[in-house]
Amino acid sequence: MNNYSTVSLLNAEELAAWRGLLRTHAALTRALDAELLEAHGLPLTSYEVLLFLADAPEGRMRMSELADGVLLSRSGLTRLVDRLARAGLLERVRCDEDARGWFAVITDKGRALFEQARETHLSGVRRLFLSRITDAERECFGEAFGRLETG
Amino acid sequence: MNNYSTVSLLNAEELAAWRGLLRTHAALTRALDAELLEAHGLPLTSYEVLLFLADAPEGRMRMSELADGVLLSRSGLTRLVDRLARAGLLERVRCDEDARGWFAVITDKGRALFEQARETHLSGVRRLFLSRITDAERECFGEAFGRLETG
DNA sequence: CAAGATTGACTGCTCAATCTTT
DNA sequence: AAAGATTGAGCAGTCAATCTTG
Repeated sequence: MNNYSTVSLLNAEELAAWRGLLRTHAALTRALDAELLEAHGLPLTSYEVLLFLADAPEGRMRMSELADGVLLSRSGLTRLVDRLARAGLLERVRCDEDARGWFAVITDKGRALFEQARETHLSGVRRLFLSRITDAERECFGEAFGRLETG
Repeated sequence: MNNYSTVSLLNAEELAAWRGLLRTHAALTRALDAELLEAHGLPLTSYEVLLFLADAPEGRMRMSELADGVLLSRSGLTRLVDRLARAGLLERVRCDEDARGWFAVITDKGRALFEQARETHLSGVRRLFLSRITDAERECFGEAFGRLETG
């Protein structure tokens, strides 16, 4: 290793894995976001919120749970929920057991839009991602990411 | 497949691979960005610009090449380069062959900061990512991402 | 005082329009 | 007219401060 830096740099394989993760994520989320916006006027982050709510019992979740789920700060989620409520896709409902808390609850309109958007999105995920990796790679991803995403 | 949707949903393995990619990317970039900001006052995207310039011949690149490299829009890069120039980490230099174009050129100050930041960043990438995947997974990532990031 | 949620001030990015040079 | 780069307007997110309830 004939260089003067005090840290050893990444080798080609390490670099391919790390920068590949960055570039792949950027390319996929950009393409999927554009697709969803084009077809349904719904940005990817809004889709994610509707996805969590649609899958949750009674179509509702607490604001902070939802923030954790969609990987947003509390305040970021507050503003996103504002926009979705203004669009009539969800409603805020006070929490009975704890008057400090609120639920975000998906509306019928929100569910209807989500059902349509889901077709676009899943077909995009299959076309751009799942169909382009092997069975072994899919397994490898699931296991490695499951370990990496925590901590 | 006894459900009423017109698209079949993702199975557990597909979901683990896809959502795992999203969550892992978010967790890693957040942690690395915070680390770099804390240690050197340098956000991750600024670091990426300095990285490309430091590795480029004569420490310089055209604005549009650089934008492609760091995965930013042209205008986004213009503004980022504004900030880095204001901080004295790089300079804009007119392009002789094509008077429409500009180079971003890393300064000595930029190089010095980058050398320090690189130690922090590489050790973070190793600690949070590379050291937590197996040799086989690293190979798998390199190959799969190389295929996915294009197109 | 701590926890859930929102607000204010700000940063960083995008798209569309524009300016300059080829 | 097309390409390189910047500017204007606006959106979406963050952190720190605040309000309300436990």
